[in-house]
Amino acid sequence: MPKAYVLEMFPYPSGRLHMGHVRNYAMGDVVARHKKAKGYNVLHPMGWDAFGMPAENAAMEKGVHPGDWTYQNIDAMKAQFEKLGLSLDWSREFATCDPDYYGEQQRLFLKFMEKGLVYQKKAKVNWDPVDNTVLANEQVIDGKGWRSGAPVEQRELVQWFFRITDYAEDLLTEVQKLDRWPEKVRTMQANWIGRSEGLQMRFEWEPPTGFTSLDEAEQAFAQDDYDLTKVDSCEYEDLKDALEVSAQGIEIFTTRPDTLFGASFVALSPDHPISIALAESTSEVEDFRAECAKIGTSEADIEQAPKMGYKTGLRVKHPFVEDQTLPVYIANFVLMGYGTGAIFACPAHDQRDFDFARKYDLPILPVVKPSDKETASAAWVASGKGADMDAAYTGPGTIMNSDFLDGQEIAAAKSQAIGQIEDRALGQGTVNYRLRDWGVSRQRYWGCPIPVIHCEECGIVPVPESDLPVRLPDDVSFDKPGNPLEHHPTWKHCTCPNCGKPALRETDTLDTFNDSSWYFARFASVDDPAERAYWLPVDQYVGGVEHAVLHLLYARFFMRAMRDVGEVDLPSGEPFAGLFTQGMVTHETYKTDDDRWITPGEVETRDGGLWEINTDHAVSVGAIEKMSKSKKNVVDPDNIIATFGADTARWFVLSDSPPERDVEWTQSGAEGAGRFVQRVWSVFNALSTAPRDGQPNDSDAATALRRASHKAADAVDKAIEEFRFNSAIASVHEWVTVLKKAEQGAEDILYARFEGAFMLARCLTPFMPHLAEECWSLIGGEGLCSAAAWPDVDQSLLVEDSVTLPIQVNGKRRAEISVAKTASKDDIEATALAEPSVQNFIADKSIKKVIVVPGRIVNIVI
RNA sequence: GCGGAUGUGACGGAAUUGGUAGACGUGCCAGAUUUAGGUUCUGGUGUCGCAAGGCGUGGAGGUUCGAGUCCUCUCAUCCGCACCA
Repeated sequence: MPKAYVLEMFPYPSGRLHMGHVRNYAMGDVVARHKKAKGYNVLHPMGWDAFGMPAENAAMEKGVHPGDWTYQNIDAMKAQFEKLGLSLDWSREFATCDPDYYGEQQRLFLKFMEKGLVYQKKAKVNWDPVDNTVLANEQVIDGKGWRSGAPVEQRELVQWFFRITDYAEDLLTEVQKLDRWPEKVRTMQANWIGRSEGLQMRFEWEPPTGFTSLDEAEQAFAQDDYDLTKVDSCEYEDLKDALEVSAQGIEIFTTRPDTLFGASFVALSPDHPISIALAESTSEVEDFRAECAKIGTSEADIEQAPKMGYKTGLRVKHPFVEDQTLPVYIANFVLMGYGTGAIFACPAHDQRDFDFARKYDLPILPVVKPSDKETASAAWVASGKGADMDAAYTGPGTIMNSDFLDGQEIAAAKSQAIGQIEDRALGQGTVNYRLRDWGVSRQRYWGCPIPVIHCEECGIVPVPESDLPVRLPDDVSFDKPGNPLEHHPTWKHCTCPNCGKPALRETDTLDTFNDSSWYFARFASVDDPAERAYWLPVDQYVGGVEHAVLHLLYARFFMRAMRDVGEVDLPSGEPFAGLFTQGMVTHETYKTDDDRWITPGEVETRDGGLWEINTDHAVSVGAIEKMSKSKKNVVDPDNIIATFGADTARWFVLSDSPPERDVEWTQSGAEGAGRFVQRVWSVFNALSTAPRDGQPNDSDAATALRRASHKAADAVDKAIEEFRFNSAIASVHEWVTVLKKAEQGAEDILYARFEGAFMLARCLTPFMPHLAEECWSLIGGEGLCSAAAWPDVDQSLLVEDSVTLPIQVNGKRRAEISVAKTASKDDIEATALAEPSVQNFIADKSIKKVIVVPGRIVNIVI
């Protein structure tokens, strides 16, 4: 029996289910129930992503313990879950805040540490001033915290990191092979990893004016013995500062080594260590850095931000051209977070460099002759100076003005330039990634404690496995800002497992994205590697697209890391073979004439307009948006279930829109779904008292009904498999209409009606399990409908004996004919031509050609 | 700017490989049932036209006997990334 691991992203226990959950879990349930009916061994578990900030916020606001708050919410939500009739395996349930779970996570952390996948470093990190914690790069959206929405600040802190970049190449190549993932998500991950091939190289320092070599200058610095009258003091002081940071020169990364001959300056990020060193001794540099930081935080109009530069007194040597030196600028458009935080600029072939060069009047030397003749014939090529360029040229072409690279195509020139740099031992060809290591330290209480101990003697010591889990203390207070674990009087004090001396526990907890990075493996088995290997990977994962980068990237990393420390037998390292990202549930928004958002329940229709109930405030309908508390356009699943029933809610959220798109919740739509439930019931009700001993026969009416049922069951089957639930539902609607009409038919189709009804109940189970079960037992179905196998479709019934063919004349439909399935092309052609309405169109014109596609169409060309 | 999508009735959306555009649902219209409203049921509903017929899948071209579907250009909307060297 093949296995099918069906999983929906587990919820955060906020306390209430929302319609988005209903849609998400309804979809997963359709897949799980369908797979089960098709004979798969199905795993469909559920649990709780239970660590997180809201619990701490509740603790601060209401004085409840985060754990109590969380477990109460879990109870409340589980009750809601149970009403939905989902085929979940609750025997595997856990919450990530269970010590069993996070203890195991701590063990994994230590395994990763042993393997060298974890390290600690002092780094500039994203600090969320509202949540009072650090955020990973992925968790900063548009310069704001992903949860709090507060503008992120930069702080320098010692932090724990996971070496996700070790897997950058693998994460990138493998994501492209996940053919059951949405293209969009694959691209987003690929872009996030951001691979680029190029050259990392060093521009060596030019000695200050007055010295013939760097050695000589250095010696002078070292002995503090130099004659200020001999040198340009600014240059001299700058170089002295810079040498302390980097004696070798400036390391840059470029993807365009082919344009090295067009270099006109080198630029450092304002956050580059050399920039910082210069700022310490020169207030102008400090001012410039401050200026840049200002713009950096007002993120929105980075596009409009003008290029700004500060000219240092530093100069570096051109790697290829003897005696040519380049000035070094600090430039606001160079990011410390990418490459080495320093670039060489070729203004003729990079727009940013171009803008900068224009502003500061630096040389612009074109070195790529465009292959496009029109552009190439422009005046600037002739001038060879680029004085007439109005924009950088970044297209294809051949190299010029470049000594040994002249005449080559760009690609060839790149590799030759890299070769030359390598020969001169100035650098090497490298691959650079945008992805950076995952900072996992969080200064929060309600998370998984990082299981290490800081000892003055022994340094960082892992907590021995026998001491796991490192439990969170229960007696914590949230009355002051910052990390409650840090404030706790005793918790952090311990003895070093190594030397036995007093030591301190790490008080940072793990980013909660760790918790969701391996929970699916825990579902598969608590600790049996063989059972995990059997279930993994997840065959169908269903969840929101908002996790396209964060959760899905981390989980992919975690499986690789777990594989490499021998914790999971998953050669590919890919946790999710199939991914489906569902759309949101939206609703109209309502605003009163005095500018308040109000809930759908507070709106009534009166005098042909919309009004707030029991007031005289007119209501206007706003945009259709994702249900949110702020816009008050929320529909509560509990109310819907009380009014319409769980089946109706499930049916409706799947019916109108394709699953990957947003669906708008409407009252009338929900009522329509409720009507349909009644309609289905009436079909079964009509059969409940009918005699069940109808004999099979092959009357036309019976055969037609059987065809309809088998075709519909087949269509539902295929639509579910292809995640086209809205189409499956449309097929069911048609099917029910046919069965309803058959109630008027003669007695001799009763057996076909029963056959259809049994098949229908079975096909309805994935969508409306309660209704299907009732209907099934109403007509005497054996056992549980949900335990029955998917109906066998009689393939012979899917093919019609005769087919209706449209007849086109010159490509326009003019008539229809009915012919036997087996009719020959000649017969079809003859029948078509004999059709009177066709004759009208042909009249006296001569027929040029007749195209007959059997089973499809006839086209007569005149 | 780069990347990914999406454009079809009043609305959500259907439409194997190019082969009857508008399935199904909502809304609307009409009729039946009902003491009324609601419910339920039946029929109708792309558009212009009395009709014959014409026109119609964001727009403009093209390929084809035949295009929502393929090609070229273009417009609009949404999403992601964004001074990525």
